[in-house]
Order: sequence, then C-alpha cells, then structure tokens
Amino acid sequence: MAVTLAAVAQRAGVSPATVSRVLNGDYPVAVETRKRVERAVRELDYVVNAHARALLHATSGIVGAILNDLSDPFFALVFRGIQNASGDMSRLVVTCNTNGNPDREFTYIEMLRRQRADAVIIVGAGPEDAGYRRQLAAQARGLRAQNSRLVLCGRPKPIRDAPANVVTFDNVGTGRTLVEHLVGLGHRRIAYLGGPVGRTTSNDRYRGFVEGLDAAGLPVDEQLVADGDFTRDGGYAAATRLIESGADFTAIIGGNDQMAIGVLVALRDAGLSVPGDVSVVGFGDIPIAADMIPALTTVHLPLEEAGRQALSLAFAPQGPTKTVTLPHTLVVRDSSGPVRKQSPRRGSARTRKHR
Amino acid sequence: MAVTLAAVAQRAGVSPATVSRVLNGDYPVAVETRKRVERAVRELDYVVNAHARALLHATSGIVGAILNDLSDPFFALVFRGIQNASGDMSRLVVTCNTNGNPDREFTYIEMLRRQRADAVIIVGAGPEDAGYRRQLAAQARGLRAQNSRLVLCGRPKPIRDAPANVVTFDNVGTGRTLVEHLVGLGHRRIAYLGGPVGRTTSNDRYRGFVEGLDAAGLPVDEQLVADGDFTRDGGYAAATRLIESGADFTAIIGGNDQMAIGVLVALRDAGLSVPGDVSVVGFGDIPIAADMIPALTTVHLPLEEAGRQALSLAFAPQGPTKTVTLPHTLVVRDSSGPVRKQSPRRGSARTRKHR
DNA sequence: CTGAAAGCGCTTACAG
DNA sequence: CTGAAAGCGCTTACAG
Repeated sequence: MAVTLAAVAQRAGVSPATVSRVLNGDYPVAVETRKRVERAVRELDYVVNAHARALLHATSGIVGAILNDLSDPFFALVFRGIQNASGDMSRLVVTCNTNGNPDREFTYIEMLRRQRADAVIIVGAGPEDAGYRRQLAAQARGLRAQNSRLVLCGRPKPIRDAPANVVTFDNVGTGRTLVEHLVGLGHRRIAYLGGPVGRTTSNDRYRGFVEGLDAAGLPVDEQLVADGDFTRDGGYAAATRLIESGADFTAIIGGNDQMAIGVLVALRDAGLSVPGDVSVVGFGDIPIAADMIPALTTVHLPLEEAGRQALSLAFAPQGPTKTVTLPHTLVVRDSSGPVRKQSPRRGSARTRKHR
Repeated sequence: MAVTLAAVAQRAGVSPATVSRVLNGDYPVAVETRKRVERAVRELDYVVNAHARALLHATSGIVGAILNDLSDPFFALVFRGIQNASGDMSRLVVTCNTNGNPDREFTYIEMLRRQRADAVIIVGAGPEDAGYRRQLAAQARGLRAQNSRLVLCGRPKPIRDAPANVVTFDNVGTGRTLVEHLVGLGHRRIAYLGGPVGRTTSNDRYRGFVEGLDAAGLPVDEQLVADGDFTRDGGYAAATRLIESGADFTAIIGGNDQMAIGVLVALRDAGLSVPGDVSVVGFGDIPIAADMIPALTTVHLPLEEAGRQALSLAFAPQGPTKTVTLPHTLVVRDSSGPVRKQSPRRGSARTRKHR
C-alpha cells in the first residue's frame, strides 16, 4: 500500500541497505548515490515505517500519559508540563483519558505495553483499595521487565517496593494549611466538601483537614462534611445541599479549585456573600481561580512543574526508585476573610471587592 | 528483552501459530491446548508486540490529534469530544501540541505518518498563507496514499481539492452575530481585540465584525482594533492599552472567551463597570464563561460535538470529501447591556449583578 | 485441531 | 563505499 524502502531502492537503483544508510545519515555514502536516493525518497514521498523500526530497536519513542480528564485544568496543566519537557519532539505522547475508571487505566497500560512505550506516566489520584494497588504494582513490574518505566504523578506508590518513580504533593499538608489559615481568621465551624471517596488525593486532603481541626482543638462535625466529584457542578450541588440543610458554618473548603468555584456560585445564588458571610478556599490554584470574584484563596500546587519532573524521571538513568514531593504554598486572595460574629444569613449584602 | 510469543509457545509446548490463534481467539483450538497457552501467557506476563502486528496489518489503531495547546479550554473541549467518540478504547489517541507553530505541525504529521496512524485530526486555526496551505494539501495527499486520512477541525480546507474532511464553524457568521447583538443594544463604537493575525479563525471572525459594522452602516475605526494571541493575558494587555489610549468606545469584542475574560478583568482593574460602562462579549462559550462576574455574553460553539464529528469523519467510509459546518448560537448573559448616553469614565460604579 | 514456512518493512553485522 | 543475508516478533495461507 504505502511506499516501502525497497521501492525507493529500486527507483534509485541501489540496495535497500544503502537507502537505509542514507536515511539514517550516520554512515559514509557516496555523494552521487546519496543524491539519487534522496531524489527517489522525494519523488515517491517515502515515509519510513516506525513499526518496522521499533521491531529492531525495542523502543518506540512513545510515552503514555494516563489521566482522568484532560479538560480538567489540573490535568491539563500537568500534561502541559509533560509535553513541554518532552519538547524536542522526537517523542510522541499518547494521552489516555480514564474518567477515573481503574479498569480503563489497566486497559490503557496494557495497550501502552503493547506499543512498547518507553514510559507510562499516570497522573492524578488512584483508588486506595488493596486489590487495585497490588494490580498496579504488578503492572509496574511488567513495565520494568519490558525495559520501560512507570511514573506516578500526584499519588504515592501503590505498595512499598513497586518499581515506580513518584512526583507528588503533600496533600495532607495542604489540608492542614487551609484549616490553619481559616482558624487563624477566627473560623470554628468549617465545612469540607471533598473529592471522590476512596481516592488517595481526596483522602489525604481530608486527613489534613481533620488533623488541622485536631491541632486547633476543634471537633469534626459530620454535618459539615460531604463527598463530591472534583467538578464545578459537584461543588455547586454539595454547597447547595449544605446551605439548604440549615447547618451552621462560616467557611467552606472545596475539595479542589473547581469545586470551590462551584461553591462560590452556589453561595452567590443563595444570596450569601463571600467572604462576608462565608469564606471559601480550594486546592490547586488553577489559573482561573484568580479571576473569580471574589478571587479564590487556595493552595498553589506547581502542576506544570510536576509534569515536567514526571517526564524527566521517566527518562532518568536507572537506579533506586525516587519520590519527589513538590512544595505547596498558600495563596490568600479575597474569598477568605475574618469570621463574622453571627451565623450566615440569606440575603446579607456586604461584599468586599478588589483585587 | 521482553517476552516473545515464541517464548510462550515453547513454555506451552506448542507452535507459535497456535499461540497466535489462542490470543486472537477467532480460530478453533483444543480446550486443553488453549488452557496451556493461557497459563503460559499468564506466567510469563506476555504482552503482544503491537509493532509486529502493525507490520502485518498496515494499520496501527492510532489516531493523531494535533492542537495548539491542550490546556486551552477550546482545544480541551474539542479533544474531549475526540476521545469520547473513540470511546471503545481500541484506539490510542496521540496528542501533539504545536503552540501554533506550523513547523511543529508538519513534524508531527510526519511522525504520525511514520506510525501509520489511521487518521490525523488537526484542530484549530491554520495560517492563511499560500505556501503553508500547499504544503498541508501535500500532506493530506500523502496521508491518503498511506490509506490514512486528514480531518480538519475548526478550519477550512487549505486548497479546494485537498483530500481532507472538515468540521468547522461559521466564524464569519459569529462575528456578524456579535456585532448585530451589540448594535441592537445601541452600541456604535465597538472595539475589536482579536486573535493572532494571519490565521483563519482570527481573520474570519474579524471579517464578520467588519461585515456586521458595514451592515449597520458603521465605519471601522482602526483605533479600536488590535490583534492578540487568544490568551487571557493577551486580552488583559490589549484592553489595558485600549483604555490607556483614551479611545472612545462602549463595547469590546474579545477574539475568544479567554481574551474576553482578560478584558473583563482589565476593565475591572481600571475601575470601569461592565456592562454599565462597557459591554464585553467573546467567542466560544467555554464553561467558565458563565461563572464570571458579570457572566460573559458569547457565541456558543459546539466544541465537544465538533471533536466527536471530527473523529467520526476520520473513520467514515471512503467517498468524496465532506465539510460539516456546525451551528452557533448567541448566548446573552450579563456582560452586555444597553449603551449609556455618555462615554465611559473611570471610577463609575454602577453594576448590574445577577445570574 | 496443529505446525512449518513465508513474509510484513526495516537495520545491521559481515563481506567485499 | 556497497550489497546479500539474517533477523526483529508476529500472522496467515497452506498442508496435513
């Protein structure tokens, strides 16, 4: 179907070996011959078959990135880091969206292994359950056996001795940081509208929340805690339910920035002011967070940097596995402020507005 | 290095042919034999080599998506449509970020051709210049010759007879629609802060702007027109320059939603109210547009649908090339309103706020 | 139901 | 500087 190297050889009147040498350019070929071959390549519009090559080299130049959803800014940013770091373009990055489904994750790993991918990077949280973790560790070993590697970006190793490199954040720490910030502002009744249950990131952030409360001598009020799905709409829904429950609170922590943005809108729709009536904070510091009104207080996570490091770990020389924990920083903006004396009331109108 | 089919055959005590048959499952194999083979596969953790397979089939199960930047919501949404449409997961989607660089685009097409990609989808605007268009058409023919295809998503064919399918929007129409909307609101001095110069989408939207003005009997005022780069920061910068120029205007059209959001923030920072002093509109209707304050009036583009259709065109049965133009709709929100009597003034405070 | 053999499109020692 | 030959890891007629 497609033009083959043999066809080029025939047209140029040389052997396939010679064509190959011209193409790869690292071998002496007579100038005349080279020219003839180059002309034949041009005339025939020959494009080398990467599969035939890969068969010889046992490497493919492909790296796989497995993520929940590329249209989520968290993943988009990490992915951009990955892409930029593999910037010389000699590599092709395959993206696999799992929508958080572990089965799809394994299917994709399998496909990537078939492609003899040079590395597989899994971005984002993973399930906490033991069965899943064992299976992932097995895949890590499989990849290693193929001379490929697994890098986890945004979650810890599934089991201690899994052959995988890790670049992640101190998610527990971020949760604690946010609580400290709010407590410092005088808040005592802090709601937590978290991410999907049973996943590493959600669990760790929530753990940090609990630890922070503990440290401040505050109890966890089940009424003020709900799970979500890391989406803007999920945040909106959870906040709406919280407001309608009549519960008493002066601050809300969203499981991530998108949820916090949903919370912001839900409060606005309910006629509550931020931070006058309720303070709102998130995790991540995605770009749009700063453009919200009020601008969102959040924990900055170096997402692009994480992607960049994940890629470089994927091609680092062999050696003992590494775990890199990237630092986070609290970014205080307008959505969090001192607690008010009374509980929030519908329809209150005080707003602080500036950037 | 990696486990081969031959190794499995040896361990199971059968021929390679038999192992292949068990793996592909479409051929009668004795139950006993099948079990032995399956066990060997499991014990050895055998994963078939996709390259060896591709060599036989002349197809790879790979589709390439070439886009400017996946962390731009426009592209992220289209890409999500592509991914979802190829949802059975038997295909791998390779993403290639070009950052708008045509050279990178061609490099990626070449790599995808080497991989014998089943299809290549290019998303977003392209340069208008003739040299580029000729080259792209040549690649389209090359792809066709390899039994692959090119789909253009968001731009027209480079030349009339290029063998490429197209799914796009009526960009000229969207520009006109926005002007009509603003003129209907009484605006006469409308600024246009457009996208990158020389690219199809920017040019078409601007053309629509000019046509709309024409239809309303209004002149184009060069003072009120500037180019940008389709980013939030670019919109912010362009709007800031416009404000500082002291020019007289009552509405701003951003080249896309991101630019419009930047414009919104710039106006806020300059103490101007939207839509009290200035109306702002954009193109695209990315999700966050509705969460801005004020919520952004924009032209809704069915981005995900475009991605979905692009993928399905990529695998549609052969035939004459198709061009699908998806409909757009004006979404009026809070950022546009009736024109005021006088010109905008710094520090005016009237705001309309609701959703 | 199973196996031996040819071949997919390349590259790379090996010879000359 | 150039070519013939073997081989990468699979699948698929062809035989039996």
